[in-house]
Amino acid sequence: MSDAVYAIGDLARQTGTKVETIRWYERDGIMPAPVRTAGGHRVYTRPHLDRLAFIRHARELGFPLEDVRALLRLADDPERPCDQVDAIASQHLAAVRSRIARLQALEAELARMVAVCGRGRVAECRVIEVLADQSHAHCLHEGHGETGL
Amino acid sequence: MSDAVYAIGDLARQTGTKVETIRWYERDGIMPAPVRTAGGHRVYTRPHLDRLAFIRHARELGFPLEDVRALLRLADDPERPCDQVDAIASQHLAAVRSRIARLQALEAELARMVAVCGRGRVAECRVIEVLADQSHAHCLHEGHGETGL
DNA sequence: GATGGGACCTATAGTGACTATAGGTTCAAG
DNA sequence: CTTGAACCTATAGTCACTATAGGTCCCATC
Repeated sequence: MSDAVYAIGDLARQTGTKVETIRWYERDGIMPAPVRTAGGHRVYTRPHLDRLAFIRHARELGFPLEDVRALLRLADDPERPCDQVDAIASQHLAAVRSRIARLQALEAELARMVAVCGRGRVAECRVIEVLADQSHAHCLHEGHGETGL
Repeated sequence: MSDAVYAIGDLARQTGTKVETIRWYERDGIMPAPVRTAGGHRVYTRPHLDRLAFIRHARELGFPLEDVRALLRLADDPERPCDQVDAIASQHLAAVRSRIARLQALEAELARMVAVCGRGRVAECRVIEVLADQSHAHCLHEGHGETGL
């Protein structure tokens, strides 16, 4: 049971990842290239499954792949103090909190827009009006991109 | 004053957009191609400024460009009932709310991770443990991508 | 009228993290 | 031994830009 092997589809099912994504991770270098069958099919083992689960979970938590790579390097070196791991996670926590705050401001504005829309004709639609409003121009942005979550 | 003209840089400053982004909007088709000077410089007028402001504001609210295109089409036809405008905005509001909920779940997990990290070695670091934990795998995702904000 | 330099031009490639497609090969169940 | 699902590679597309290279234009000052 410790020598179980998996096809790429098994890994995909077990981790909720698309097969293409797993192959992409391999090209990217974040997943190691597994051995192949004579016919060229990838054959994975338990450590591959664990690593992929780690990656996917970190991605779900919003870590960019670069951070995931850093975490994996740290995890591969168990004697290192975890200050650095903690730093990455803390930094990310701060980013998540600021993102929540911005999304809530945005939610308020959207909700107000929708509430005020009189469901009449486009001519009087407040949603269009609010969006066209010059005075609102670039007052909401702060984080440089809307990448990450 | 109603016949004011703007260089691309003026438009950029007034709307908080990068010059490259404005040119990209033109290639994309969401901004109309303006007239040019003899030397090939773009010359914008007030309607361009208004349209760009509309686009930027909608983008800041997280509407994908496709939605912005739809909203612009609807805005151009003031006699039409605004149900569709309302539908787009409401749908977006719902997406934002679900995203906030997921981010809050994520915040809780990250906060717990950081709190538990005992500042020892990576071997005992719960951050790595939590991220490697199989049982958490793909229990958190719902929205297909983490694009948009 | 010359000059300097900032603003502008095009074209192309790169970003992140995948996703999709086309066209072929392999494997395992029946 | 056949069938067809799962696998393979390579390439292009997604979204919404951003960046770079290598040039051209405009206009304020001398």
